Amino acid sequence: MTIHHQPNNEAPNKHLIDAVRAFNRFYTRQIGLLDEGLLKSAFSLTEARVLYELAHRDGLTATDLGRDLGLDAGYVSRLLKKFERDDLISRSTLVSDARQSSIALTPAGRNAFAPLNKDSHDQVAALLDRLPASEQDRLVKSMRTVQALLDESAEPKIPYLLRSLQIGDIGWITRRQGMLYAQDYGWDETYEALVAEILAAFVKSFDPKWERSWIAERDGEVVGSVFVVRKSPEVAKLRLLYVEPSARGLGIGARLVDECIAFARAKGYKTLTLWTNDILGSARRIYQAAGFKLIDEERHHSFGKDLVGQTWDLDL
Amino acid sequence: MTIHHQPNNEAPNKHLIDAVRAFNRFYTRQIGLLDEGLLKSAFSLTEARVLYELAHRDGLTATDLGRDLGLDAGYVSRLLKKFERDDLISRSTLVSDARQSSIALTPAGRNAFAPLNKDSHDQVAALLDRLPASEQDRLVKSMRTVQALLDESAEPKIPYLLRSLQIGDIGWITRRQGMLYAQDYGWDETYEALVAEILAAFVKSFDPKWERSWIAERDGEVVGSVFVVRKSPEVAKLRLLYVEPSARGLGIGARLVDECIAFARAKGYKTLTLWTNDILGSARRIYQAAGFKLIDEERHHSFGKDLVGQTWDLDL
DNA sequence: GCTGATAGTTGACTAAGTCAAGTAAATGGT
DNA sequence: ACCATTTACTTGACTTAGTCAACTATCAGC
Repeated sequence: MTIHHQPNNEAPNKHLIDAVRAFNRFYTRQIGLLDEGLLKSAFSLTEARVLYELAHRDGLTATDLGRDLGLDAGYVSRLLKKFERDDLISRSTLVSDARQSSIALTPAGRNAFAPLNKDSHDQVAALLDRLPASEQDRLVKSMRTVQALLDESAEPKIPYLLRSLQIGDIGWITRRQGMLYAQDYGWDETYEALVAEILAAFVKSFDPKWERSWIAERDGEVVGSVFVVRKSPEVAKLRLLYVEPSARGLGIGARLVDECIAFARAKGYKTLTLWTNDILGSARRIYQAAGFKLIDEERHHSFGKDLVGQTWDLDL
Repeated sequence: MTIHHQPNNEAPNKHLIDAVRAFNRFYTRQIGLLDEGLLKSAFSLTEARVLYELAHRDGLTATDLGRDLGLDAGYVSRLLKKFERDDLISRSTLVSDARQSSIALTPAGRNAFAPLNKDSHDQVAALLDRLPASEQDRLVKSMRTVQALLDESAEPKIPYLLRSLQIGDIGWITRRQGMLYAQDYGWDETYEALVAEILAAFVKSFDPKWERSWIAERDGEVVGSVFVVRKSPEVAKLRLLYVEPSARGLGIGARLVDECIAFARAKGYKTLTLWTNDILGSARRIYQAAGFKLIDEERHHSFGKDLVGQTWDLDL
């Protein structure tokens, strides 16, 4: 998620900051509640956290534990000494570095950890069980979002992947296009309706032999899309190119257009055409870079605004 | 959010439980990182939390603090004693109960708290600043969702509110209806396309004098909708009634239908008609309860399934 | 006016964590 | 090859944050 990003010069909205602080306070308490249940065990909370890490990751060193759990090195050293004395862990000096050793739970260590793990599991299960299934999903989805956004060390994921249309997509694309152009250019609700109409027609008359859709998905969310429809045996039309603002700068727009061009060529079309409006600058740049030529312009009044429509063509 | 809900008999999905536990571990660390910054101050973390509560809520008692922050009563007592000695708080015995006293920060207490508060604020600001604005929004939105879902003591909110169509709604409704009927009845993508088409037509030919939409919104999310269109001067048609599964049992469906009936009556229509399919049982029960009569049934093949369509009429 | 519960206090205690100084091994520059 | 620095871990000395149980004062219900 951590795409290269210039820190904003203006400080984030106070409103947002307060919401995050409120969440932090709330979740501090939430974690406290969940941890209470584990306190009756023979292990302290921190010990339990250490055991958890050891149970779930191999080849950890003392430093790793201290860093990942935010613990004092001396304290970790003592904890591990105690665990070793109790035969819960075994340490083997690394060949690569004789100062460090790789720590592993012994079978006894796993046995000691099992009930702790079960308690924690059951407690979370009870928490979830209070919610109906659909809300459980919402909860987990939101947690994943929070985690992905805050986790700096998130492995640089596949920036996006392309797939074809699924159920739910045309509604989503309709919504996002409607909202974006309303926000950025003040277009009214008739634009959203137009998108809905175009997409409905696309699905209803879809001919897989000559037509195709590409949906760009990132992190499970739709972040862009484009459609190619058959206008005539010789002319294909590119429609409804869009990329989410949050996903711009990844080259998704250009990639989508490239896919359309390659598809149109492969199918033997002679021309790929498209219609857009002159105010949509970033789209125009993509079309120009791909070799489209401006064929025609006409003024029109649509979506509550005076606009200049443009037709662009690409000879294939 | 905590609507009356029968706990599920089946244990929640292990997958979900693990995701929540992962989030808890992640956020434990996250809070630890944020708190580190505050550790250099003259106050301990818990002291800072107590001061925060005192700064933001009036008339707290020692018991309130202990309960809300999860602290031992004896410990709270000692903390407050120290704060009082340092003239950071003042206590006044409640007239209603001489055992309790209401605690308030003194001006000196506020002064002492201010830098703490600023540090915490700045730290969160720095955290947010790493993200582009759109992702900040996503983060905060997700946090709010998590909090709303987990907070048992959430003040029982207005269960839902009705409003008319906004930009973004028709896409959302299209998506949700498409996904729901695909999931529950296996309908294919042509149903979603049909919804898109109907809604596009609704917006394009919308006549506020004779037609109307109602969107049920809960917690900022669309959870239901219905539309009334003019079929003829004497006949109004109810279309696309739907309620989110997560919002069922609140009477939203019946309420939406009632609104349609009242509107149709007020506008002088003679009949309110609707078309549905026999498998949609919960919708049918609402229509029957509202006085609709089954007029006609016909078999049809749509959305990839063999279905029985029904026309229901209500004399106004 | 008695019984049992609740709000808060206090003394005695300790688990949990910090800090600084030290050792042994690795790393980097010359 | 050698020395200066850094890193991984250890240890002793210490403090803080929090717990537990016993106690007083007040309240609420019968």
